[in-house]
Amino acid sequence: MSTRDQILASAWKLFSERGFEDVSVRDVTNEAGVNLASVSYHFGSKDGLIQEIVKKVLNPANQHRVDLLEAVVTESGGVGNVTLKQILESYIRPVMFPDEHGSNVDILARLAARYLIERDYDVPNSVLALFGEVFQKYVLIISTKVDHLSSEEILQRLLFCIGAALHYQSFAALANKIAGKSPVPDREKDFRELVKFVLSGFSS
Amino acid sequence: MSTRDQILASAWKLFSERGFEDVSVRDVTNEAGVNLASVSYHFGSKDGLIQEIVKKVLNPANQHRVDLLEAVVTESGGVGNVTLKQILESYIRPVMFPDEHGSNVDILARLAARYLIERDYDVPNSVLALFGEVFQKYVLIISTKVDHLSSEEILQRLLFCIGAALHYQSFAALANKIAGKSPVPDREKDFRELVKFVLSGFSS
DNA sequence: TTCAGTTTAAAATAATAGTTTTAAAATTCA
DNA sequence: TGAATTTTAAAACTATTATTTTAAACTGAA
Repeated sequence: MSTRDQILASAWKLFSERGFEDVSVRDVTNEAGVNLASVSYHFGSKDGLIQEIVKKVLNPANQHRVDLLEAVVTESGGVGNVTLKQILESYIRPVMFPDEHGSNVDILARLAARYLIERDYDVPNSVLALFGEVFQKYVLIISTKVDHLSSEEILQRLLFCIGAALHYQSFAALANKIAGKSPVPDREKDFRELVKFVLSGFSS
Repeated sequence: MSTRDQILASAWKLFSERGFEDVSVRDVTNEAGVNLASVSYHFGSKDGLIQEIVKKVLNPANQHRVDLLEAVVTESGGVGNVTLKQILESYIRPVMFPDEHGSNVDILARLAARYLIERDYDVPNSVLALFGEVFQKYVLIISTKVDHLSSEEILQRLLFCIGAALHYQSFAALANKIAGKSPVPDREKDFRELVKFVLSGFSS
């Protein structure tokens, strides 16, 4: 593997485990077994490296959505036959099962956190563009399934969905501990419950 | 105002604006007009100061919930007459209108982000305890309104609600920009929409 | 007033961070 | 092969951080 790819792989691993700010460039290069200066050389700066990781995390996630949606459209025999439930499943699933596109929940949560902390940080243009396409695609197809919601309201509810998914996955363990519950973790069940929950939110 | 209170006020302000990690102890003491060492003296460390702020943010928020819930119970003439909608409103409102208990959305979002980034950071015991009481109280009262959900499922859905609220408030501006929409911000409307959304999620 | 306890001040400490520099090594291509 | 380019290595640089130290100032009670 090239030095550049070694750095990316190690950065991905460490950023997933400990977040972007708590991992130093030295940590990354030690893990990768390469020289400290190679990060500056290949990515310009630590932030350049992070942006590269951001691309590699978010673009496959959004592509996963598009692929899943296309799949159910094809299976169902056209947009007209797809159910709202199938649409929402394709939208949410990449966030709850990021391993299906080579990612993980931790780094997704940390990316969201990064934006919460530093709201004007630079999101790579390719990421913004793909998000834009995905938003448009989903707002459009959902609007053919519900006639009582404006496109703004649909977008709003899509944000509700992802917020619920991310927050739940990050806080479920803590909340259950605090509340004295200890349910056996079951992501497929959580996914079904979340879809059921948001589905009625869109339908009503 | 005492030095200690000056520090707390300045820390609150700066942490709200820029987050916990991006504000140095020097920033806080400069803003407060006090000496650098006084943070160590009064709070032991920067982390001690942060924990003090965490208490002052989260405990009033949870107390706000309890107060609102008690108010609607009293108004309605007893627990039996309260609607699920009123219960959920009292649960969500302190997160969407934190100014009503002297807080703000920014610092709430940054606290959530802090947990996302560093999952084993120390949450003060008083905060955990109050969260526990609140969870129990809401799970209990909601279980009298819906009979098809276990207490674990109710807790799960409560997390969905807060995730939706926090995520939406933090990402709405960016998402609308990306999607090419520009709705006029209206928090009361957002609140009504969110309540409507989650209400059907609980009811179905 | 005096004195013990508390608080503040200024400076130093120690550690870590991202980045840059300079030269050596490796690679590529004519 | 040989020159040009790309990549890597080691070290230094610059800046910032939280924390500690030591002494001075303040406060309130005997």
